[in-house]
Amino acid sequence: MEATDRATVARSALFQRVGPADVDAILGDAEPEDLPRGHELVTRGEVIGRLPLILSGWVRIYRSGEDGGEAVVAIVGPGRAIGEAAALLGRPAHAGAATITPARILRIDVERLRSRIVGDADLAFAMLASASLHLRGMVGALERLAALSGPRRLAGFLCDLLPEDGRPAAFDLPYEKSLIAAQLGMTPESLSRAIARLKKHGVTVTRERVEIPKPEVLRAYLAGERG
Amino acid sequence: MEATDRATVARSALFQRVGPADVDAILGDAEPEDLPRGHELVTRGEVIGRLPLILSGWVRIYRSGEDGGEAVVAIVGPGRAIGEAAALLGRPAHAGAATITPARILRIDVERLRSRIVGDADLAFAMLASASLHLRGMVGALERLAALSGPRRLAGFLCDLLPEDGRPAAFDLPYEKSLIAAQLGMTPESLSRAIARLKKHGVTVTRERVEIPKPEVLRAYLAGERG
DNA sequence: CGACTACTTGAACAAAATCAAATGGGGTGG
DNA sequence: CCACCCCATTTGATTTTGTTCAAGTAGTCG
Repeated sequence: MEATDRATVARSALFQRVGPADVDAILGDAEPEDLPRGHELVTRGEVIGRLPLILSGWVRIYRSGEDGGEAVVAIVGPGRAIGEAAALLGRPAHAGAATITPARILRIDVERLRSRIVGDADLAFAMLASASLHLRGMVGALERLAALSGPRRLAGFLCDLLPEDGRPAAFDLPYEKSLIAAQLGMTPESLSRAIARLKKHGVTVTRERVEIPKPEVLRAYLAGERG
Repeated sequence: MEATDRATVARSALFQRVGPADVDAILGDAEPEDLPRGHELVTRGEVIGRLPLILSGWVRIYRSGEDGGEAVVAIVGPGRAIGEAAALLGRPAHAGAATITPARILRIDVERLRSRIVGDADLAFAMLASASLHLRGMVGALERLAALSGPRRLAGFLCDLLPEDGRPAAFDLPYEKSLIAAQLGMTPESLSRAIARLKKHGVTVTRERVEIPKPEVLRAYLAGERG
């Protein structure tokens, strides 16, 4: 495993408060895999034996109804584990997961992790912290979906990508617009129109490039200012 | 504490796999409180010192934006704890919580719970199980909100209340329609119309009474059948 | 009985989905 | 290297869905 991978693991939600020796013991000789876009990591209903931890790339967590329709529950990136709570409890996964970009994934042996948690309370809290992070993300997504209009949901999404300092920002969208649309609970057409409407609030999107010269204007709009 | 309360605690997400002696040690001499409707249990941003466990009644978990708008993230009932992950980690609560019916609440000393988790792996797993249950509920809610129309969201809500066996069911709505509407991300008016539309799929709602003589018809509609 | 609250209904309006077509890269094969 | 095709995205027109505003109904509680 490379040094950059180790650094990502050390900063991950799961292991950020776990000592390096313990981390090594849990990972064993696991080697990261480089997976292409579209690779299925978790199948809904499966009992997870090797817990995926994202080292790089993005992963879509989804639920598909029997009618073929599919809802994107979350999209998660580097440092996040997928299905940790279900995996540890030996329960079937609530949702499926698949890569949406080329991704580097480390698979953690769940049995080894579980046996280590017995006797290591810090590790148990680390798992809880990871689950709590998921919970936080979902609470935010639910709030947006239930209470905000399309353009505001997009504003919220962009604000999450913004650095904390209020300075002008320019960055690339992390993945395709059609996936962003699915995540925000709208069609690609509606996303396109939402983007157009945010131009009045100081957001420029050309291709995958986003420019936000005045983040405070966008935040004001998100917070309820008319528009 | 009464026997029925003890039974509820024993079946709760938090304690269902924890031995009675351990439960007693954690609870100490905590006594349930009977609270009126509308009582605030958790304030967003607060660090939870005494973890609420619902013995009876219903609790709304919500996020309020600074513009006054409010999103109902979840509504939870007996046997569920509120904010367990954040409480244990000593983090501020992601969301607020308030009773929406008269409710009987047991408050668990978080410090005592935390110190017991150190050295009791089963308890640590129990906490994870509780968080996992929250996660599952939110995944379901997100799926519905993102991918389903108003009437179908209502169908999903009703199916959750249905017993597993496919037999005809009749029951009362657990709380007010305006709150169901908020939970389903729609206005009370839209809920009213959604109810009307479900009549074609074998659902009768009179006042708070729900009658579903053919649950399979409702499930078929939820699963994608035209209508 | 009367006032309050929750719910329902109706009409006008707004938002988003759908259907359809145009645009515009990026990559492939000649 | 260039023409062409494929796919994601955008744009436009139309329909559906849901919200808003405004009454009206019904049950409840004093």
